[in-house]
Amino acid sequence: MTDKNPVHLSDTQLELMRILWREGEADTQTVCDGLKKTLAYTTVATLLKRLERRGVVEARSEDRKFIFKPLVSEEEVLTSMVASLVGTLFKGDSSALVSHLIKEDEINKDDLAKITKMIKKGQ
Amino acid sequence: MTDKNPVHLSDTQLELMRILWREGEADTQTVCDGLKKTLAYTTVATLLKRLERRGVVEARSEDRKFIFKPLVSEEEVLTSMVASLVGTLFKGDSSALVSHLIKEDEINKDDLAKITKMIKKGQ
DNA sequence: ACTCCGAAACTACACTTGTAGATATTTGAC
DNA sequence: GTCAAATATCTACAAGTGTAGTTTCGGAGT
Repeated sequence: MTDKNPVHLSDTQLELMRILWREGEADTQTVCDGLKKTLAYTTVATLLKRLERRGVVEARSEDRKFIFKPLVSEEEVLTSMVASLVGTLFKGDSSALVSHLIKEDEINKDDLAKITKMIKKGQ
Repeated sequence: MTDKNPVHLSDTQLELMRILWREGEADTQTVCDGLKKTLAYTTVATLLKRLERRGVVEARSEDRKFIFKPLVSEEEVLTSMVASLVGTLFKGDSSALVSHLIKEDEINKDDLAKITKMIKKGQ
């Protein structure tokens, strides 16, 4: 129960966070370098600052630069974002989402088998 | 291949669309009345107009009022939004999403059973 | 001490969304 | 024909996001 409020992150924000999650913590330049898509240094700095304002990351000044560290885990974000999607698109019924995926042929047979196995194990 | 581009809709926009999908088509007042959450008439009018500008709905003037009709199906939106989430959060691996749901205990046993059945039928 | 560089801070702008007031227009009721 | 109710149009504003330029500051090198 460390963090109850839902965390929605945009694509770009997720990309930044993935770097922080991977590295544990990082300064602006490192995040900048880690991006697939090139963004101006100042852009990245702005984005990180905004994430800090939102309480998603924490910043400390060290060695004349800012080090950013995630305050939410990837799991938390995944869970919260998936839950929100399930809530708005499937009235909170997760199995409806799975059903959708199967119907839409979004999952191949191998994965279906994997899922069946997973379900058996989970029970 | 009627509509290839992904359609992301916000919660509010989805609520409007659900009414249009349900009714087939509707004027502003009808949409307004159908909302769970009360919004000013002008707010709804603005939202509908914006959806029209985006090409998500079509508007025709009739009987001195606007009738709005969806240009995308609910299925299309579901598919597109789920695909986008799977893309950004699970690197496109739908089964990873299902795995997440199971791990996070988001699905109860009954639903798991339903899913297993669904998978068997699908194959 | 002065300069240059990297990093931070500040400012800016366009676009989307949620939200709605104010105004104009139309049309039926009287 | 006038008035009120319904409807559309116009305008507005605050947040959030993507994007980055400009300015400043402080430490390393000469």
